[in-house]
Amino acid sequence: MGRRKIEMEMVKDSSSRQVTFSKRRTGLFKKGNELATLCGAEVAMVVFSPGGKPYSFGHPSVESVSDRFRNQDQKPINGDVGSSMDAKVDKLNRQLIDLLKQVQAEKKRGEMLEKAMKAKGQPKCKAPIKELSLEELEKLKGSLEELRENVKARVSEMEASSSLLLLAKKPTKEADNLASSY
Amino acid sequence: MGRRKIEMEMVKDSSSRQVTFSKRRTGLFKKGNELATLCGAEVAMVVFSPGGKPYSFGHPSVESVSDRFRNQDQKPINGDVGSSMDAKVDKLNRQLIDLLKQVQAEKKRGEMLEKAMKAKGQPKCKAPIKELSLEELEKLKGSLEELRENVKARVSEMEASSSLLLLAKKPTKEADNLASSY
DNA sequence: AACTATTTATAAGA
DNA sequence: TTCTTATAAATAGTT
Repeated sequence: MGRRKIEMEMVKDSSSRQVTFSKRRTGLFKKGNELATLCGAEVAMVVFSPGGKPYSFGHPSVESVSDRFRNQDQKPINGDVGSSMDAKVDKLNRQLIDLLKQVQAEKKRGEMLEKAMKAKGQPKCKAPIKELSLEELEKLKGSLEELRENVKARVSEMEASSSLLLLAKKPTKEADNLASSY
Repeated sequence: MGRRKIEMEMVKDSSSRQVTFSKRRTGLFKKGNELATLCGAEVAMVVFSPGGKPYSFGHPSVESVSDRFRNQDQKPINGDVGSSMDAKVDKLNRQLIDLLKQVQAEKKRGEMLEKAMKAKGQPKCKAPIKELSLEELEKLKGSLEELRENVKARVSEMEASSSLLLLAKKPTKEADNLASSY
């Protein structure tokens, strides 16, 4: 939004980066304030500058909004003092389940896409033009598959790690089923 | 920033207010994402709609930034036996974040593929071969770039829904919808 | 900090 | 809700 369009990547020059941060943090907080004012919304924002300095904005306050947000996932039952670690493990287990689900969904989507591509790409066009296009698509497809392999590998790693979790806490049936499919 | 300038006061019509909230929340999260990307800043945002529904954006995550903010003055005391376990939990946390990012990256690629197919499938077999070649490639390129931007913008939403999934004991209806749509 | 040329966000409208 | 479009607002590069 200025003299020139800039790439959405880390600003290389440290000095410029600091300037950009300063300007944009101001703008961000202003937007947050407007959202709260115009819509009667509660807003909390916390930002750490590249130098590690904290800035915050809150309406009515960072604490009140933050508390309200955190209270949404409070555990109704778990009075005993030693439950802190168990709670962490439980949480990680849930996160693991969610991620596995997401990966599975992504996998399915990718497969459907591939099918659609094959069904569409092959019989439709044979002209020289298409060759280039197909080549491009093949490249993209290759990247997708490569990435998928990476994610799979990641999941495998996580299974190993999750063993720790499963040792500390008995896995839910759901987590077990999901994990075993990899 | 639109057809007309509006007063900085609560939008009176409930319906319009909801629309304004929805649009501006999207914009706010996009700005937050840009600040994190351009400056390498850590960002956490939590917003409650006028209806009381929670939305959040975080880089690397709402929790990590929130924790860092809360613990600014506290000193980590980890000399006891449990520190080893804490380290493992921390590591898993980092792995989860990485995996989440990979999943998002794969989603992005998937959407790029879809868009490329759409942009390509239609105009392909109608015009003269030679002209189409260049035109097509340009279109494809444009579509990919455009899509890239769109997906970037939606990262905030995805992160928000993920945060809700990961944090909320009971996902809100919207979080559920968002999650299921990916 | 200020100044603008541009880009981006978005209020209305469809 | 999603898309278009006219305008207001944000901001990148400069001074």
